[in-house]
Amino acid sequence: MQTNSIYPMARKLGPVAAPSHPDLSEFAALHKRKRSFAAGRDIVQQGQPQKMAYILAEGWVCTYKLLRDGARQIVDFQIPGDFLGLRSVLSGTSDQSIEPITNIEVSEVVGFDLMNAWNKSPRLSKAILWAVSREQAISAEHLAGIGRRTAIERMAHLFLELATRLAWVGKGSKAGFACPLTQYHLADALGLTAIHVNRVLKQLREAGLVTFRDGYVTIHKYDTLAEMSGFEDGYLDPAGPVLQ
Amino acid sequence: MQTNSIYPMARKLGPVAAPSHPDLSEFAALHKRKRSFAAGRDIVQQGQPQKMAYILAEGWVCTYKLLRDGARQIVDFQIPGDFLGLRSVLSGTSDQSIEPITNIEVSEVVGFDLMNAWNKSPRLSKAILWAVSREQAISAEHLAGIGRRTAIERMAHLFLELATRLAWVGKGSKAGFACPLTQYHLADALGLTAIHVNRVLKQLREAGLVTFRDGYVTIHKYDTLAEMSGFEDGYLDPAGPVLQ
DNA sequence: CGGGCGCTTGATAGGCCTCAACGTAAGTGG
DNA sequence: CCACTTACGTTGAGGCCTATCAAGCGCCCG
Repeated sequence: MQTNSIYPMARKLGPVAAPSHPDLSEFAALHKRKRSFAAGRDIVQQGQPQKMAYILAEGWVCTYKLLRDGARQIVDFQIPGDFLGLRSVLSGTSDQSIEPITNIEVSEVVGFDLMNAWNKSPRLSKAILWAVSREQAISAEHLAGIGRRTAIERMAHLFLELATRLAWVGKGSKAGFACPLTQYHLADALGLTAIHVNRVLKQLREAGLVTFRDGYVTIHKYDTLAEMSGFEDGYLDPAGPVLQ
Repeated sequence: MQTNSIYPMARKLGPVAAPSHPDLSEFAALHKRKRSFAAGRDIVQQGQPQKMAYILAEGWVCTYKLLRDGARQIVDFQIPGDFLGLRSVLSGTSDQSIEPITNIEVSEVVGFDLMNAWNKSPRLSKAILWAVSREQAISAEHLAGIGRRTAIERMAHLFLELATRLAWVGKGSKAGFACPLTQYHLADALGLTAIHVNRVLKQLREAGLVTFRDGYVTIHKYDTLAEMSGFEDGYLDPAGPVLQ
């Protein structure tokens, strides 16, 4: 069971520590309690104190910031194997909200345990730093996309990023993936309106590049999309931390 | 001298460890060699292997990503006391370039030493994680700005962010600060063209809110700017890591 | 003195937003 | 079982914000 729940995580941390490594088992000991959350109900809210982190076992999540005028910016989506709320445990409070997009299952990581383990295992702490660094790399890439790419390029780029990340945890491939996002999610992630998202999706569909329909993304021409959006997967996998 | 060079850093890490604390002195031992770099010449380039990090002692720097079509997105500016290239040491390679905006002085942190110290001092490693987390929080805020704020709001927000960060290291106040950026830098940071930056600056100036002229930003109406741009400094200072 | 860099301004165009309406599917309550 | 509601998707018309193209100014520096 336990092993099962940490599978996607272990898979991603593979380069960092083999599953048999004592640090990873120590890591497994960190998150004992499993919990479920319902789609649409925030599990963390911007500005509130936060003492828990989670590892996502099943389902999709997004972390977002809310501006004062009600506008929303999704910073990133999380898929199985990703951490949730890691930074908020460290700082004690969160500057972002976390919303389950689907019903989700997570394992709970108590802040206190995490800090405890931190002192004992440099290897574990490096793995966590690596995870935070990766988040940073991803949001920098999103920044570049929203700042400098057109709507259609952003959309293509996002689909390719998701395809790549999902493929790494065995939930999709370069040919497509199940995708529970609404056009509103896409809009808030890409800095567009849902209406324009709809038009962009139509363009991509009619150009025979990608189809997003009925909760499934079908990638017809991966290479063309990668070319037009400038997608390179380097930022997603910084080859793991330097060990020793 | 040494103390001098780490002053802004120590000031920021104040909540984490008092300057007299053994971990901070250990930290000081990390960066012995001082170096200078000339304005405009990249010290790290996207995609290249990287074994050094730096602590900025004097001058301004920006980290940016270059898209394939030549467009540039500045992810963040660094001011004295900030780390440079921290993430690239951990992953061994950098997905961003680092350009000194002015002539700068830095202290060098050798990657090997950093990893060594990491194993010995959990307190130090938490401080580093805190620094990376802070970078993440900042780029998330920039993301929200570029995605959901208008040009004029973004500009105001950036000025207030810089004023706040500079004030913390004794290089400015809410009333203004010396600012070596060109309008091209602002454009690349805010996802605009330099031409439009010019017009936005004109608006802000004629509205009597901020003036950016001759390398100096003068903030005339701090509160109005904060109000219109939705600036809140929370994301800049996550209260330091949770200790113990 | 020529040339590059940074700044400024005008005219025009276009990408994306806003407003408005309608369709479909699923859920709810009577 | 049907009216009603809500969520999500789709399409059209018009307009604003920002980009693009173009030109000119001042300054520093070789």
